[in-house]
Amino acid sequence: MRIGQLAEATGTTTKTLRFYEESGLLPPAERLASGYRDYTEDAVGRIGFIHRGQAAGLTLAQIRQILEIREHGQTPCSHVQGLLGQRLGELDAQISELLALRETISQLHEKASKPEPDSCSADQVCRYI
Amino acid sequence: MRIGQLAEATGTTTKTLRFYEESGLLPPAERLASGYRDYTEDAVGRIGFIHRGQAAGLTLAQIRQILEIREHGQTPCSHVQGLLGQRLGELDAQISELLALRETISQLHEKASKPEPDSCSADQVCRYI
DNA sequence: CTTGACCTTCCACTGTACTGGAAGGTCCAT
DNA sequence: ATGGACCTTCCAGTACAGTGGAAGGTCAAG
Repeated sequence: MRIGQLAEATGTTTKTLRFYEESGLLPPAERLASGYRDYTEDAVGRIGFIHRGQAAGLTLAQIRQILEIREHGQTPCSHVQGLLGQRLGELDAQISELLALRETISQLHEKASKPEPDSCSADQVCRYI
Repeated sequence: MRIGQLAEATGTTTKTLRFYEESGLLPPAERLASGYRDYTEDAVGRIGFIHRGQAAGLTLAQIRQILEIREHGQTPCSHVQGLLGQRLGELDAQISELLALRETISQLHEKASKPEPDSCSADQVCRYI
């Protein structure tokens, strides 16, 4: 399977696949006599794993860690559990930050909806912010 | 007021202030005979505005837009209202994405908390992802 | 008169996940 | 033999908001 076919099969681009290889997320592919990369079916699963990891909010660096543990013959279960727990904590923090920000902006937005341009004094940039 | 004092007064760094000037967020400061930047009190307010804008989730580019409108002698009220409304929409989208992601990860995390390593087959990277 | 804190400019780099484009090689059909 | 689709490498750039460091100038205190 050539790189273009793999890209199509996995819904990505050849650029991205080469980037993944260079980043250590995909093992270097076998080469045909022409120099073209020649992928096996495994690659499809591997890229699926990368995509699922991304959908779970893991960074490529974290996904690479899991892959490396697996390559060293270990089962990365507890590591994955740790990563997911960590991610959960980050998400909770991020969500409450965004909710607070939403509250702030919502108030600013409401204030700005009843404009009183007269009260825009020259010494401030904007009455609302 | 020299740049270091302004940095301290506004809780930022000299690097950042020079970066703001270069980015058009701060008007080029007057210079002393020595070549040192010499700031007036205005600068403190201006940087406060930048910080409040950032706290409201605006990008430096958006803050610069507001500043430019103000510099052209117009009151940026309606523009600011637009920006805030837009930001509100983005925030809502971002929050619901994160909530969905949180749900996904939470389920994965729970699955991973009852490990059954026997079922980790060799042909997949990780049973949980 | 020297030390140290502070200032100047300029260039390059950080992290994240790609993306764009140039120059050239390969393969298959017409 | 030629056109087009596909592949190769390498270099550089995107957005964002700064950060790091080198080489050198300025100023007040001791």
